Amino acid sequence: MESIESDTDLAGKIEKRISESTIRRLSLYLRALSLLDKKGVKTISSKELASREKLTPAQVRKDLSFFGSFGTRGLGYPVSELRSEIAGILGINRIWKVALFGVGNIGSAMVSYKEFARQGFQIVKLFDNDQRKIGSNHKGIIVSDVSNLEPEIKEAGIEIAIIGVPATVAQYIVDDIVAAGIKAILNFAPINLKVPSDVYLRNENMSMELEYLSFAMVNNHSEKKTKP
Amino acid sequence: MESIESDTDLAGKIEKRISESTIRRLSLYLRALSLLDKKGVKTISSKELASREKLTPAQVRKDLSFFGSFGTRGLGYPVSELRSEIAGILGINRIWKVALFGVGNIGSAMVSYKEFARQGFQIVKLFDNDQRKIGSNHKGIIVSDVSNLEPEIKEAGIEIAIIGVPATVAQYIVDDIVAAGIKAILNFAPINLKVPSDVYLRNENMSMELEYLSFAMVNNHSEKKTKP
DNA sequence: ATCTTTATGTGAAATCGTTCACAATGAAAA
DNA sequence: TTTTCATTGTGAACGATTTCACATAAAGAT
Repeated sequence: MESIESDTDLAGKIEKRISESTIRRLSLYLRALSLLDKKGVKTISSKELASREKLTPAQVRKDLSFFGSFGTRGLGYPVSELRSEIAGILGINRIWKVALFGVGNIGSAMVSYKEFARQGFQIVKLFDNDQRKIGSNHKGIIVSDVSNLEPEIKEAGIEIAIIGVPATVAQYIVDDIVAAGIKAILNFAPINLKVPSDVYLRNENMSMELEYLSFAMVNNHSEKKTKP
Repeated sequence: MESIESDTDLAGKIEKRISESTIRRLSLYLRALSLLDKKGVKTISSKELASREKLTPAQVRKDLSFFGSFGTRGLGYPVSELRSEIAGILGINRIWKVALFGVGNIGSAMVSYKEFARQGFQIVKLFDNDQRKIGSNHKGIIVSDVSNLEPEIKEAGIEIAIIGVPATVAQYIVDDIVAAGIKAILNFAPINLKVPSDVYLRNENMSMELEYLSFAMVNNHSEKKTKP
């Protein structure tokens, strides 16, 4: 059934609230579909896709229905087409230029992490404040001085910053990054950063997942589903 | 959000369902309280704690109330005491011995990541299948051959495994790890691992957070809260 | 000793997310 | 062509989570 009000609503009035969970599941669908596409699979049902991600078929259909009707009744969804639809929804059918701040342990891992590039996130600038690191070459990128970030970020067309500096200096760096016009930040520092309301901030807290495992173990609790 | 069942109940009778979100927020509270404790702050109200984590005071109180009454009316919560209560709930008032599989980019970053050790997660074993890496020293740990993992894991008393190997081999390694008796796995490989139902598995998907940022930017999606 | 203020703990209400259930639809078979 | 079958898309029901609102309790002031 076609919905009366289009999701890409012309007037921009009726804004549907898409839950964070739905967006996270879109990432999962995308990964599964990319794999299927590479294998040459042409169509997939919500049931089959759901079972691969340990979700329910209804959940898959509902998630997709927020954005349009991509399937064919009786047949399922066209793998390749759905893959690119989801990429479009997530905004990764393009290249995003990313700058990484802090060429330490985490920073170095990020530069080499192939999965980012595969999703269209290109790390094109590295910044540090350590004179020994500035000027050195990491995977073909010369480390710049963080005290001169604004012109370099603007020139390179950076739109996303990854924070890999220690918690003690993260807020100062972020203030500079925000001042330079960056609107999206992925933070690895174990601290709550303050940013203006028009800047998107996500925190990656790796201890949290270990703590969750620890909790599950000491409480002898059986999970029903494993979430990403 | 999914939940796991909790029997953290004195009588062991009433089984409360603690949501995943609540557990994740406990991690946040713990981090905030550790910082406050170090600063010498003695008490904190739910209002103040909530504002630091961009949550509501009611949420903080409700979360804590699932596990007991830790506060004093009119005054707030005792920082140091609440910190150790939460550490106890999460099961991190002890040392967990961790083995890391795959001494590549991510693996190397994990070994040096101080936050893990600070939370009681001690990486004491490294495994790889690359002959050039086996025998080498990373932060004081000699890399072992993954093909001989069982005796080494048992001898070292490992309870948690971190998977930092490529997606293509992750399932094979995990099968061996499970066979060796490990019951908790933190997976960094971008693949859906299959484990028996008595093994706890968490996935860390770093691309997902970038994709969320990308989605937010292309959709002008205004978040109300920034989730960890 | 009493009053005032502050802040917890918690049922109840409101909100949000998931699953159900089925009409609608197209593909494939007869 | 008509029937059968599989599977989508989606309101409605359900369940879970968050927020509200207030009785309760302790601290500090007078």
